[in-house]
Amino acid sequence: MGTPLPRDPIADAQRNWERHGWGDVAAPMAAITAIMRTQQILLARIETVLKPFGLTFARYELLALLSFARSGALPMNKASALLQVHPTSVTNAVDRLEKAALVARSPHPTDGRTTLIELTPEGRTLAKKATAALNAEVFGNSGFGPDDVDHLIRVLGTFRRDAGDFTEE
Amino acid sequence: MGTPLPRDPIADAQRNWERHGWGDVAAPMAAITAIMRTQQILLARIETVLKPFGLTFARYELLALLSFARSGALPMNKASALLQVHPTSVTNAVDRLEKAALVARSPHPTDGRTTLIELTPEGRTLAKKATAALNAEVFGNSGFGPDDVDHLIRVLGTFRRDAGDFTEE
DNA sequence: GCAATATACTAGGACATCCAAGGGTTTGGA
DNA sequence: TCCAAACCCTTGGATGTCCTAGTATATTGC
Repeated sequence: MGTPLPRDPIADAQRNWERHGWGDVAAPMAAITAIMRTQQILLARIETVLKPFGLTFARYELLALLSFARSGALPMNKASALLQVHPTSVTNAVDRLEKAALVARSPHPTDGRTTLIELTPEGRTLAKKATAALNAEVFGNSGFGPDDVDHLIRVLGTFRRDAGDFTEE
Repeated sequence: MGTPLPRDPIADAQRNWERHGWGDVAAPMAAITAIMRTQQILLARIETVLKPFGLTFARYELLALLSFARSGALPMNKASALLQVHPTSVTNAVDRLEKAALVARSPHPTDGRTTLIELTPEGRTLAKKATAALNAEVFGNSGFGPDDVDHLIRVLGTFRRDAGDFTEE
């Protein structure tokens, strides 16, 4: 989107909230808005790195997930649950990955309702390359210090647990 | 997305990263993934609250921005810059808000290229109601403690500044 | 054993975001 | 003065996400 602004728009919003008598929720509003914007920035960086591989983040996440499965295959519903996205989003991603010959659909051996997503050799190779690129260019240069990283993992982990993402830990 | 998982999928991913020799970037990867997922959860909460008002978050943000402008009007390119989204996204939002009679387009008095977005009385009323609902149901119950909120604002603020969102502060 | 319920995937539609390209307006340098 | 470059907005296309059905297969309960 363009040139840097002279002032932080989220800090401005927080001041506006306070000015209108919503001081008690101005700070959480600012924190939440900052999370939204940070996500947008990070996603843009990731997509930029993945583009040369012909991948989007959604497709990469699926490839990476499969690459960690023992057999290199997962039922669609498992993938949907682990990636925490709607089943139709997985269908969409698999459609495109399959068209690119990076994954293949195969019927579940015992449950006729279930479809397995299987990594092809090309898919596995690409996942490895893409992961190396992301590690080098995004995760290795996140812009967060080690203490901030630990704090984010802890605070957001608690938040996600309280939100019902998972139970353990 | 259904039932809670028995284990934190992001913590699992972090372990997988470490197991594959990427221990040096496993933590930032987990932090970034957690930000993505947290954004997803927060967005879903916000959209749920806004739905009864016939608003989406993108449209609400534009209404709120206009409601804080002195004159209740802003050029489209200003809105695009302040909301930090692509100009076409603003066009899209204005199209729908205009159809709902919440904003109106008007020509800029001196610059023929520019279009002003103006809040209608109904738009201003709805923005007020929607803000009250969000404050009560989302920002007032964010799930983040006061210390965490302050920390998030500070850490993500630095991140956004370093990413080129703004210069001051 | 069979009907009712639950589960798994997919098709179609609504929205949002971005990019690329096009048409109109302004600005600025030759 | 005047034309090229810069700027503003919109259209069209690609992706992704979700929701609501609809179809097929499993499981459950009577």
